[in-house]
Amino acid sequence: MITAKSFATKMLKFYDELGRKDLPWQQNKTGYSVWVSEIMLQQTQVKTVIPYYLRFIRSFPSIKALAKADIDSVLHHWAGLGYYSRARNLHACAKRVVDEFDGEFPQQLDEIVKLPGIGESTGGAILSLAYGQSEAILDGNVKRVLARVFLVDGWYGKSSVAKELWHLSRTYTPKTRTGDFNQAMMDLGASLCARNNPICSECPLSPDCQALLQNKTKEYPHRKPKKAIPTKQATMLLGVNRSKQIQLVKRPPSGIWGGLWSLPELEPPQVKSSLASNKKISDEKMIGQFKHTFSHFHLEVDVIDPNQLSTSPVDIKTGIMVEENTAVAWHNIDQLTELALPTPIKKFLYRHFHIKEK
DNA sequence: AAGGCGGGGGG
DNA sequence: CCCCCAGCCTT
Repeated sequence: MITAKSFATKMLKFYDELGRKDLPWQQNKTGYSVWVSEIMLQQTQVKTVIPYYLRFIRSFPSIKALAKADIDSVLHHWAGLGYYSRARNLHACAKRVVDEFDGEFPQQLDEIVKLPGIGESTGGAILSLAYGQSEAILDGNVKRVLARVFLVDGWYGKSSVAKELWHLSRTYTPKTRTGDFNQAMMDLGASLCARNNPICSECPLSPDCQALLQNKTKEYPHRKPKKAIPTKQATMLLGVNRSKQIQLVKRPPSGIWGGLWSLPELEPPQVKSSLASNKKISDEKMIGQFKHTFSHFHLEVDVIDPNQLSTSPVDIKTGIMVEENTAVAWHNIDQLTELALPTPIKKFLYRHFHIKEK
């Protein structure tokens, strides 16, 4: 088995020669820049993140600026990235860091992980990449590299497997140049040690990689056990008033599209009662349809005209007959670009009203 | 310990 | 169509 010293030496050489050092968040690295990028990069790839990161930093250049910002504005900058609790946690975290730590992250792992949205891996990344501390990380790239080099069995979503990988990561992470080492592990996992068609011939760890030596790189890391995802139906309302305003609801903070603006949605019993007089949605009521797939279910949506329903579907003051805990408001069509809208809702509205994608 | 939570990219 | 991804939080 490769020694920790040899492992680190090879990875640091890889970093020096081939590591990425030109990404936007690697210029003038600060706790803030590392933190924002790390949160964006959770479950999201570099290429996707870059434009979001640049816009975000342009609008919120410092953690104090972010702390002072409106949550709606933060969510607007996040719209399209998904996992919107990340944006809420980011904003809440900024406030706490400014209020409790004068704008600088606590530089101790057991303290930094108490902040919202910062777990063990992100905390380790901030401390090692921005503050030069010796803390290990364990993101998807590091997991894949370690699972292959040490032939770790099992899907790493299982806690027992993750625990083993954490142990390996801590064991092989060097005390010095930890940030460079961590960056090298992420770079290696994202480039040569990709999930499909890894380029082992160029990998500094190829002489030590158990998966390669046993010709099993394709099998490792073990995949997540797959299961069928259900399809859900929804009926949404597109209400437009005489001032060309659209009725939207702000979704509750947690759950799908938390905190974003969406179309009012009829819940199944209400669909039944609202449409009781007509068993089927007629062509006049139907405005359009769209589909969207989440990680855990398919969603098929009928968009109908609330004015065509036999009973009044929505009381805009009380929100009765739309989901509870949602704010209802009318928005000008030409102001839609200023709102935090979920991608499929945005695409539908833009298409329907012939709004140009920016 | 397991499940919830998006959306994009690539095969 | 499929799978995967720079995880964290709640239950």
